[in-house]
Amino acid sequence: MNLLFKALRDPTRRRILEMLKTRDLTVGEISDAFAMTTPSISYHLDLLKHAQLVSARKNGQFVTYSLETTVLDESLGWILDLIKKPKGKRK
Amino acid sequence: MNLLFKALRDPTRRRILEMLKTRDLTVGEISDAFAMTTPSISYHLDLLKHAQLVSARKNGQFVTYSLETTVLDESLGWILDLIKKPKGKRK
DNA sequence: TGCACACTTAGATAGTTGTCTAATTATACA
DNA sequence: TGTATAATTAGACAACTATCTAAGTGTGCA
Repeated sequence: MNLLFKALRDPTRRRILEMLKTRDLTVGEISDAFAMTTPSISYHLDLLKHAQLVSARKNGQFVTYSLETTVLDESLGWILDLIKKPKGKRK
Repeated sequence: MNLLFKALRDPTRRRILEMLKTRDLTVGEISDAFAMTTPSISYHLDLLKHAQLVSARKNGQFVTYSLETTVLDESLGWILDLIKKPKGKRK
């Protein structure tokens, strides 16, 4: 939960997730979309991986990243729980 | 969006939101629940207020905070959009 | 075998964050 | 009026974060 919200905190990382929604991408492809060095992107990808928001597979020289949505269910539940009115509450 | 995720990043702030789900609370009541000074709690409340996750009303010497869930819809939408399968995608 | 390319790791650094103590503001009430 | 209580503001500081450059690792291919 902590790792998840930590990962979602950063705009660059959120945009990476949005990009991966469309299709899997290599580090280079992701990197090209940002005005930022590849090591910096690598750092963000690592952080996303630790939060289990993405997975990586190696293909020759390339590393392809995929979006992993399972862990998002948790955050969804937490937010929904906050939004929903407490029921059966008598004044 | 940025302010929102920034606010949700911190465990103390998330717990404050959970507390406010049950009922409105004064700064003192919130502060009592944490091993942390009142100024620190005040700092967190201010941050939550800027993210529009809480609102504050003054009652004499006391300031009572309430949960505001409207802004959470936005994050909910963002996460849901990430989770949902892109439809009509032909391979 | 060795060079080029894709990516990660390491180390440095400026900026941000969460916490504290001390000082300030504002209200209640004797 | 003056003192106590509730909360915020200010200033300091250690820890964390996002970024960079430089160096390292691993794969492809001439």
